Amino acid sequence: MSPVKASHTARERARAELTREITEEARRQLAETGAQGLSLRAVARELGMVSSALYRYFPSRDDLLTALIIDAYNALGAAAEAAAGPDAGGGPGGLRPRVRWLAACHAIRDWALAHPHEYALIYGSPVPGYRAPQATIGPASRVPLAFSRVLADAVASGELPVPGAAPVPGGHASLGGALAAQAETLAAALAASGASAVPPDMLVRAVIAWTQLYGMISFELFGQFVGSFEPADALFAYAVAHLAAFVGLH
Amino acid sequence: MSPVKASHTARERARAELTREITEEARRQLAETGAQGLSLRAVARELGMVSSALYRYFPSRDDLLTALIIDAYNALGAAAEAAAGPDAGGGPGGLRPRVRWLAACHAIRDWALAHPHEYALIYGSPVPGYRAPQATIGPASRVPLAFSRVLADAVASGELPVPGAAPVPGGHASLGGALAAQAETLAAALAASGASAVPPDMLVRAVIAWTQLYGMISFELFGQFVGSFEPADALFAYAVAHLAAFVGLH
DNA sequence: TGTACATCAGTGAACGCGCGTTCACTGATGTAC
DNA sequence: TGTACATCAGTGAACGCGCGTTCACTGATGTAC
Repeated sequence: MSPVKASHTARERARAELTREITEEARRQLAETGAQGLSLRAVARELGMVSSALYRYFPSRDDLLTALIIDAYNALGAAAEAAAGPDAGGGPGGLRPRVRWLAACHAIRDWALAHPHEYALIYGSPVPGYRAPQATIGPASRVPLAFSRVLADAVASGELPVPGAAPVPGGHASLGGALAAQAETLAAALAASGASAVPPDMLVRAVIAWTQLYGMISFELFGQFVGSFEPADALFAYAVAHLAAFVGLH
Repeated sequence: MSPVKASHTARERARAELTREITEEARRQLAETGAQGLSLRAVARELGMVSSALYRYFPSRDDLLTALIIDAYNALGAAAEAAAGPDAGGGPGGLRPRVRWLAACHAIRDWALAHPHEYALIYGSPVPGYRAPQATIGPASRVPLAFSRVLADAVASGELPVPGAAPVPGGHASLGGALAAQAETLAAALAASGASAVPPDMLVRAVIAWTQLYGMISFELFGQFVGSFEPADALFAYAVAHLAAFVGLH
């Protein structure tokens, strides 16, 4: 009834502020120790409060973890979107899709290298006993959506030859039945959610490219390149140029 | 001085047997709870002994983890080698390199799906505070070596056109300076360790293919395909066929 | 503007848990003469 | 073949740790009249 001005009382501002400080401190500890090193008691200690006080802000440790996961997805998503912009795309003066694609790939790697533990939190081995809630789905799809927007723009502007662009050498030119069905379901879901159209076989290639990107970054972060391709800048650039060609961007 | 027959006293047999039982039980728990759920006390409990007794067999929890890691690398390596055989390769009657390559990729995925936690142990996000000792390096290189053997055989038998096989579209035909240097160092190291010769640019492609393989498997295992490409069999087969072409195997 | 009541933030103590690791010990297995 | 000694496996108790979470409480902030 009475018009309550949201977040304007001292209490509400203090609450918002402390919530922010808690997640910030938690993120700091995450960056140092990794997900399983994250402890409510340690966060509280660092903030100069008693551990039970945190329960006024997060009902459990898992909820704090969820907040961190969502923040990480959003941060990475924002980085990818900024690099893959302009959102208007293909219009005159806009960046070419291939350039946007490459920029997004590099932005993702850069973010991952700068925030290795946050990257591991969202893309590494699942934390046992933790189940990601629905709320993570939206933020998690920002990166894939950014990529699909680039492709859709390329299709719309005619830069991308539509179907079966680069036939698979070795006589595997078309998708198998099961794969085609999955790809069409995904394409339909994308279209239904308002994204511009990307042909199914291009979508399959994009997904494969996305796993490749993820594989390279994870290999680098998780130390599998130690002693050979480290730093991996050159290898990454080379691979990513290939990927762009693979999805049809020239 | 006196000729001691190794492992023939009752004590020695009992010791070997119990060591085996400990790692087996540890592996069982790893499969259920993941690496950080692995507890010396729980292993001892399950084996009906007191926790301190384990210290007769493994000086610390980390050493038990190391044993599991080495076992996992060896199991995966053996699976890859069996699929990538025959070791003699390219001779008349031998399997074509492309077939061996594909078989190795599928064998690795199959093993990973059958042993997800062991896969995560060796390729997932690093366990914080654990540093892999030197002893893991040998077992860890079995898979890459199996792949490089297939390629070397293909080169030797003339099936693989030697340099710059498939130029990168978009005008990135040759490796950059830094990348070329890294690749040559690796190729030299391989040659020095007795492996047959694989040209550097082919090696780069093989490494990229290996990261792609790893990315796809990890995405599948870590649940990133949930709701879209699951099961991922068709996607995997499609991607792997591409990879074979990418490294030059037709 | 002032007072009475409701809401909420933060405290401090406690519960119950499981962990890795150490240590002095007992009793069995192995070895040398 | 038998005896004396050394080696080793397994026990049981204990140390010290840190964790997530609950709960009754005090005191401050906000709201309604």
